[in-house]
Amino acid sequence: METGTIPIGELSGGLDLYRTLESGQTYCWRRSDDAMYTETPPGEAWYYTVVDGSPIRVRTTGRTLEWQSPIDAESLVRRLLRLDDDLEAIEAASPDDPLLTEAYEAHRGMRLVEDPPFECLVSFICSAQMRVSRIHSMVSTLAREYGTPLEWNDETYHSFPTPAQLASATEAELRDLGLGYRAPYVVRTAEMVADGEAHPAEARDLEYEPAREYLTRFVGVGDKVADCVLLFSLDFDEAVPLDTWIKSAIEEYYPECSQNGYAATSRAIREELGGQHAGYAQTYLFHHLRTGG
DNA sequence: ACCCAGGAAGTCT
DNA sequence: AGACTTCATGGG
Repeated sequence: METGTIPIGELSGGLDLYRTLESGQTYCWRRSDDAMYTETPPGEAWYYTVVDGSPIRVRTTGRTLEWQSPIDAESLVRRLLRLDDDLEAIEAASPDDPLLTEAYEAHRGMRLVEDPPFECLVSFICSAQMRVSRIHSMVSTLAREYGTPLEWNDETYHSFPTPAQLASATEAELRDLGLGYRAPYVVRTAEMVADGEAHPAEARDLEYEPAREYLTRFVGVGDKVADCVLLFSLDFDEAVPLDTWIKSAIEEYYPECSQNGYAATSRAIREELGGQHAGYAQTYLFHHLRTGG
């Protein structure tokens, strides 16, 4: 087993693993004490995920981030948790806005993540009209039912299913697993990727708005889910997903950004929240508003 | 404690 | 504009 430690003090802006992984931006990580979204901090518990067939687990002890994996996963951990993002610079460059400042101060150390594209895509297809805790349980169920089980450290970890594995599921099966009307969306999107018709990672090579447009070809993916994939998987930091929370924030705090149609409102709020890093601001606002800030 | 209405990181037709 | 699954949650 490979292990490593990363001093949190060396990271600009620090790292709050709990807020990073339980803020509703990623559904790719699970907690060894099975207590995600219970408002209980992880303590000594590990967060784990499986990437490209390798389990990885991380936790913070004191001011240190620990990781363990069968492989040397340090660079992977740095990428998944975006440890090299300069949080202090990002916050400093963000607009001097009372609500945003409050959100940044309330959730120090929260970082954006970089999820694997297909897993992120399916996660956010599942997210339509769902609470974050249920999205997490749905994604965990898909991994358990259709992913590949891996034995490591006397524990069983499940990879998230490949497109082909998920395409083998039927709509009826996924409905039985509680996905509701999202079931056919997930099956059809998995088939599209498995068949080579399209792949979410291909959007990485496009400009922002064409990339968003590209992703909406997947079934169950509109502008909002497309923005989530761009922001949480493909490093488009300017993407601002217009979900229910942000829409209500626009009405209350940024009424001048309320335009006719998604694209126009998107451009306005992106400008309002600082342009290139607007997605970071969005994630802080979302988490802050959703947790009653 | 039991019941029920409203709502949940929206998309499709 | 209306339909769509399911269910944890809060108010009565």
